[in-house]
Amino acid sequence: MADLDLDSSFIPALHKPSALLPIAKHRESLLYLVETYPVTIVIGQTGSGKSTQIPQFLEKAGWCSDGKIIGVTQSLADVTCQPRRVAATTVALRVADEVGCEIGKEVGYSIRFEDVTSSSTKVKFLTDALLIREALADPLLSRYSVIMVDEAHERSISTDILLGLLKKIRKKRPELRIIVSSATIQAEEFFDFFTRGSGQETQKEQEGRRSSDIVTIVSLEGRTYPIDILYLESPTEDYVDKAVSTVFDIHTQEGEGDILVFLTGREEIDNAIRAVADRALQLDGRHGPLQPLPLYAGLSTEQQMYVFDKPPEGTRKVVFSTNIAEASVTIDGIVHVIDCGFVKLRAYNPKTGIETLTTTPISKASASQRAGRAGRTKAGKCYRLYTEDAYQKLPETNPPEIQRSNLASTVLQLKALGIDNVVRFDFLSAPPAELMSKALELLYSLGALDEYAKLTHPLGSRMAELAVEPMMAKTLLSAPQFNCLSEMLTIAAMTSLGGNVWFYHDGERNRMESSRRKFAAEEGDHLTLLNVYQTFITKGKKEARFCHEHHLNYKSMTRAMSIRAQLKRYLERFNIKIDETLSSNQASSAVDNSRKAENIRRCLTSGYFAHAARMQPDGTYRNVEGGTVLHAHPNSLMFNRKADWVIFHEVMETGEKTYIRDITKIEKNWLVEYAPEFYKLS
DNA sequence: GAGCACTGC
Repeated sequence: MADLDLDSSFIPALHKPSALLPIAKHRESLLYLVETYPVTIVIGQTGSGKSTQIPQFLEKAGWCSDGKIIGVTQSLADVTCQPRRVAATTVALRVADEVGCEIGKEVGYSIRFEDVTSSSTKVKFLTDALLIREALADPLLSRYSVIMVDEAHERSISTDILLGLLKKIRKKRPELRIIVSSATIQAEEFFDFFTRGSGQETQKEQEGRRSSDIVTIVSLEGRTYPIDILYLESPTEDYVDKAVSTVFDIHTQEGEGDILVFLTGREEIDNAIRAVADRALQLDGRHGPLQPLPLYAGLSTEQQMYVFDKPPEGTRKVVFSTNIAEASVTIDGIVHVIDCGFVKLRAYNPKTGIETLTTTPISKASASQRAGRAGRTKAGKCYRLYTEDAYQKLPETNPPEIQRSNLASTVLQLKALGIDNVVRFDFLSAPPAELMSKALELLYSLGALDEYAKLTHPLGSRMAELAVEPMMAKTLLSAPQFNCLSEMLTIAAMTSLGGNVWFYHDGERNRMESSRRKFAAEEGDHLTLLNVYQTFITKGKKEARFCHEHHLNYKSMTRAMSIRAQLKRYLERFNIKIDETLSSNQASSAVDNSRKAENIRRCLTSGYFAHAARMQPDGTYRNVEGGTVLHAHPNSLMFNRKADWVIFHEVMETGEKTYIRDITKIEKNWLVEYAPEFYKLS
């Protein structure tokens, strides 16, 4: 049995008055450290109360007295049973409650579609992406006296960028206080980052030191519930099968307590649930029933909520989950965790421009986090479906997102923040040079950067402000020339849902497909998505019932409305006129419709020329370079239709094949017409 | 004829 490190300790923070939280006794020393050191790294357990208590300590100690405010960027999912956007709001609500104020007054929050703050707000909870956006208008974030970056060890791109910005801001605003909350393993990395000079030359000198003039580390320990870690004696060939048999071993041999099983994706989860249901029929009467439940992001909200319900008396709940339950969603009552040891990780190949989604061994940090899910209320057990030897060979952490992603929007944002030399930006972990140059090339070809790699105006700066990826931003901004802005707003909103438009239960695939055919447009997926949205708004009256009848994801459709409205506000701010009367005119003639459709296809080509492909006689596609075999994704209308040239929204390699998604037919000569330089070079 | 882990503006 291996040690569990520190992540195994949990306390049920939600049910304790704040004075009893372990953090309360650290109050004085925390305030002293923040006063003394510009940067404080806080190592704290889930439930240590750091995200709710520290901002209150600071406020009471006078950090807002000169009209400045405290900002807390959040991924607060750990204290509630909600995905993090919702969680951010509930934690803000909880702090407001503790302070005794109305939400939006002294304590407020700001997330993408909701700004609940006012001129009296002193403590503001917000997402890190939103704080970066604030820096576009206020580069020194001068409103803030303290900024706390919570759960920084998750290392999202926006967290990494924010930390780089804060380090830069600190040079011009030495009075700014930065608090970084982190898991144990990564604390040293943050310490080194803030201690070293921008050129990294002092790193060696800092070895072994835990404190400098600038940075300090403080650890807030919580009470520990022990978790037994069990390994396999020999590796398994089929972890889904092994997970199912482990569920039955636990059920027949262990005391009460629900089970959480980590698998990698929907298919595995559906299979495992079927297998449990089958085998449960053979259970003898001595054991209570099992209730297997799925949990992954693609489920509707109601389906996700089942996992939080208490099972009937005597029934054992078994939740089969993706990585969503590792950090974003917390389920109470879990005593047993089964960890398959794998996760699907996204990576981006700058040479081919293709994203891959590959099943990869998890890191030790993930393994520890997963195990910790077993012991929130009492001692638990974690069954690792791999050997102890395999565990020892796992990497400490996975590479951060910024080193394995398409950086086009990140680079564009940095440029808009006034960081001209993006390659020399002080990254926590520098991305590979190929990722940077690929991003710069794309932004240049889109016209967002000029030949000196300077941000262009107004095109580049507007693209940076729009909350969609650069290719879609360019498409939107060229839409007025093609007289299709209203339609393109809808298409931008629908494509940014990322494939979650359609919804069906296990075994309902065919019915979903026939629903989808009712909205089909000859020209391809983008026009089909436009039909879906327009029908939802008009005939469907924006109702959930319409979505259920047509196998649409209601949550996604309402989200599309919000995104569309937000994009529209941005364009209005740019003084771009949007004519909404044409698009809702259902009585237009067939000729008008096909002309409109052609304009939309041309407009899409003006932004997505780099995502062009040609169909081969065998029905597969080749991209412009010709190298890669691309398949229309089975969810695409073009999956079994003929085409010549097409553009696509997204390309992704999963398993053996490379799929393109959201595909629309175009004409070859449009590519040369709208991207002459790009296609001259190719 | 076969399938997208998860956030976020």
